[in-house]
Amino acid sequence: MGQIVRKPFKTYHHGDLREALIQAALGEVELGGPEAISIKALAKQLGVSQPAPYRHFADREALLEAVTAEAFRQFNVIMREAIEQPGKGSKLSRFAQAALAFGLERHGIYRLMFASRTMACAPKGSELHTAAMETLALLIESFEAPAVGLLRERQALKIWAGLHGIVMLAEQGLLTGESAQISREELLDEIVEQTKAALTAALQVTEGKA
Amino acid sequence: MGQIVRKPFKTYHHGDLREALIQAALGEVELGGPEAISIKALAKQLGVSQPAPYRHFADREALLEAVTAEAFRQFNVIMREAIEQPGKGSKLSRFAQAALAFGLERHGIYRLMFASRTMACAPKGSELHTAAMETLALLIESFEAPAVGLLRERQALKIWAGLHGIVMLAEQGLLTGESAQISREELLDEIVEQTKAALTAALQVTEGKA
DNA sequence: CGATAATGTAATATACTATAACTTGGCGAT
DNA sequence: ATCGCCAAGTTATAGTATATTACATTATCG
Repeated sequence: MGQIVRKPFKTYHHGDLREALIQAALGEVELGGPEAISIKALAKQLGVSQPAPYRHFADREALLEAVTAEAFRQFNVIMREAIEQPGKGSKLSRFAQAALAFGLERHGIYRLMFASRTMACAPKGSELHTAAMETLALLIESFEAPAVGLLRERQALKIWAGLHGIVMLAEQGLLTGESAQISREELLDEIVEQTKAALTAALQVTEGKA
Repeated sequence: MGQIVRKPFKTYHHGDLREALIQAALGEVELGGPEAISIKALAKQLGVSQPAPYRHFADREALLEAVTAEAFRQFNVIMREAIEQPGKGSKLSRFAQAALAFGLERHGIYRLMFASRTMACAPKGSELHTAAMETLALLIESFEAPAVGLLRERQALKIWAGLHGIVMLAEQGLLTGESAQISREELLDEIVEQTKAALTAALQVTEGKA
């Protein structure tokens, strides 16, 4: 990605301030989370006046929305790669581990996507909510099991929750038991495995009835 | 609890501004989460000047810490009650459901305790971190299973994560699959049950080896 | 080539955190 | 009793952020 930061020598117009703002903001969010982005600071960083960003975004929140959308685009690409490129473990496990790694390594971005006011306010049909649902769809897709819609979705939500819980708690320093020997990756894989088991068990019950 | 808000007729000294601030802040957090509390607004609400709170708290963060501590005190009492008062389901299930209910109904407070910068910054031996670990200890305690320390703790962390994930995702509007028919309570109970099953399974393996 | 819209700037209003210097009044020691 | 101290208030002010308004500049298109 060509990183637009500032035109080589000062012109009145920036060139593509909108995109530059999003990229710079992504950087800030990665370091300090959603609350770290400041319109003023970004403007300074890009060499424009403080009010300039308001030409492109109604307010701070609007910028965050655009950044979140971009983040989801990147994230969903990474998740799809994790599923499609063969590697160790099942598709489901690979998805989960990739998401966990992302959530820990790029936690600021992760929080913007899955634990921010921006997302909480996104209404159900919105671009952002849809992007998140795409991620969930990828998770469900990565279940290599007969497509018993509702039942499979139920299991997917369990993994979705477990995964999210691990990322968030870990970053809060709250995932350490007395003996902090348990790795987050192992914990997640156990959740994945036991949930897969729950699905096959439930399927056998269904088969028995049929 | 006697709610100190303002002395009946204006005296120079408030009476117990420190406690009043904590209580008022708790109210604000319950409504709008950690980021909703404003020293200025609280001072106005309590009828004192803006800088008055700084006599009792070094800064906004210090107030948040005190509020978080109070929140944990209340939360841990509720969780203990959930375990000890007999009701439907196992102790573990009752704990989980009570925590889920708290997390959804009093989400602002919940976030302060389990998803705030305040907690993330709390070092390992601190009062706050210890309070959180007490909660986890309660969860572990509510496991009615042979005390195979590490193994039980491992399962507790899975439930801890699943629970947290459900609360956080639900509040973000991200726990709705295509068919949003799955209740959060049911989902959590499934996690609890399947994890209990995983524990007994693991125990049998251990027995087999012994 | 000139009108106009897009995009930038300067100046300013508002809100919040935080500090400094001053004031008040409750309380213990004489 | 009252004097003086100090904890807990006050006013005034600095600093930083969002956001709006009015104005300036440039790009573009008829």
